[in-house]
Amino acid sequence: MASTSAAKANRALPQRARKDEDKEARRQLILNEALALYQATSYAEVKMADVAGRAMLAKGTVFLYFPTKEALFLALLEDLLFAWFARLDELLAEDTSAWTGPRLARTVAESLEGEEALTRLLALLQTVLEQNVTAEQLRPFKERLLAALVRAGTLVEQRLSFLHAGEGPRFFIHLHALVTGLRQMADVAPVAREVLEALPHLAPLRVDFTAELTTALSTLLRGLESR
Amino acid sequence: MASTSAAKANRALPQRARKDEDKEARRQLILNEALALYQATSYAEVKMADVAGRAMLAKGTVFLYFPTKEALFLALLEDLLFAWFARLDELLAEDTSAWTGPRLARTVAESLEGEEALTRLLALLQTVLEQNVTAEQLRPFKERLLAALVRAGTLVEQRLSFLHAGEGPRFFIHLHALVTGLRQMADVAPVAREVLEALPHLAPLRVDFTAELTTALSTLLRGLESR
DNA sequence: TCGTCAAGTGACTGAAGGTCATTTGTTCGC
DNA sequence: GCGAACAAATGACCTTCAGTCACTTGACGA
Repeated sequence: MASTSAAKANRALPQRARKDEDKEARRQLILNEALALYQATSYAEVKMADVAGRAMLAKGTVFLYFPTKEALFLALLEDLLFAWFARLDELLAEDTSAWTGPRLARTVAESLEGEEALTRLLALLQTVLEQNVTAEQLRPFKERLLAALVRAGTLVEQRLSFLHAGEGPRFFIHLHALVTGLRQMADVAPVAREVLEALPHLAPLRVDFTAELTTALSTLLRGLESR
Repeated sequence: MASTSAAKANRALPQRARKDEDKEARRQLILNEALALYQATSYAEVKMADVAGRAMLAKGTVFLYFPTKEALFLALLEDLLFAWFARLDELLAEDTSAWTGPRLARTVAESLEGEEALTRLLALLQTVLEQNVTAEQLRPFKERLLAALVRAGTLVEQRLSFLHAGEGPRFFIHLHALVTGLRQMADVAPVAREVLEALPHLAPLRVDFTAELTTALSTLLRGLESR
């Protein structure tokens, strides 16, 4: 069972997390269990009671660490998103020569290849997660997002000489839009997948996330270059 | 009160809708009330009991017309989406000369200007609506979507000579992705709006839907033209 | 060793989607 | 017109699930 290692991790902790580091460990454990359940199903199918069960905690305990289900998933998104930004930073930093549009497009699209959970959560951000969260919980997320956007945007502007000032961050705005939209089309619900598979003529409605993102980004960047 | 006219419309119907046309009228009435509530709030805040109340019906009656809340909103999306496709068809048909990329971008973006409900629902399609709907309910929607996509795509290919075969429909796939993503960023939840307004330095995270969609589409089309 | 305190618990609550036995308006044959 | 028959409408009831809170108990310091 997938929870075994996590359960072990939990049992390695004292039954009561009194030190800050133990609290942080328990918090991460809850996030890990939520992620495992989310990867196997969908947001609606993840029950807070199941998250608690897998973490070998009572339901009420989970609510000590996260005030709402939405706050829990916002925290999860935060972890995944900024880990991705950090990895992208590395990819952009390791080769400081001038890049081409297609190369950037491929790099970005491929960096998101195994990040289904991240991109699915991104699609939930404004429609679901921001619905039941306080401004206090949201502010730090938005602050970090802006900082990451500006940082990565600046790096991109340095790599692609044809980009004007401010177009780096905007590139990420459009990327966010495309990722959100394409993930929704590519990662269809089981019912939708069933429909598409049963009717071969609907094949054009099926979308390969990485391929489509790569071409869309390439085209977008070519449009910026030819000005 | 907004429900007055709809309530009148309902009372003009017989108490029991036995003829198909009466059933259809009652169905539309329910959709109208759901739309009114959705425009004023959010998906999660629209309660089936409120929809029923505004339509002057018992809750159980609404479930005679739509098996689930998701099915109701899928039907609403269907109405709005294909009405939009029809209007776009007209816009594309009324001038058969060659168009430019920027003109198409503007036309499309402006045609979506007042369609907040449509674009918001589009963002919910795969993450929420397809979650609690049967394949039988989804199939006709997908069929119509494909047909509309091919039709509009073909028209677009005729207007823009630089488009290759098959790129018309793909343009609409990317449009769908951009609309979904940008709407989410532009039409933020009240909490998110509060955060962004309280912190002026977060201004870059605010997105003007129509403006951003226009530039993104223009850039995308310019990328296709300069090949 | 024991008192204190906060972490942890799980029965309980409220809210909302969805069901169904019953009621009642409508229609149609006479 | 009348009433039997049918199906549309009803709303009390059921279920599920996020979220709460009075109570329990493990950890740690004195």
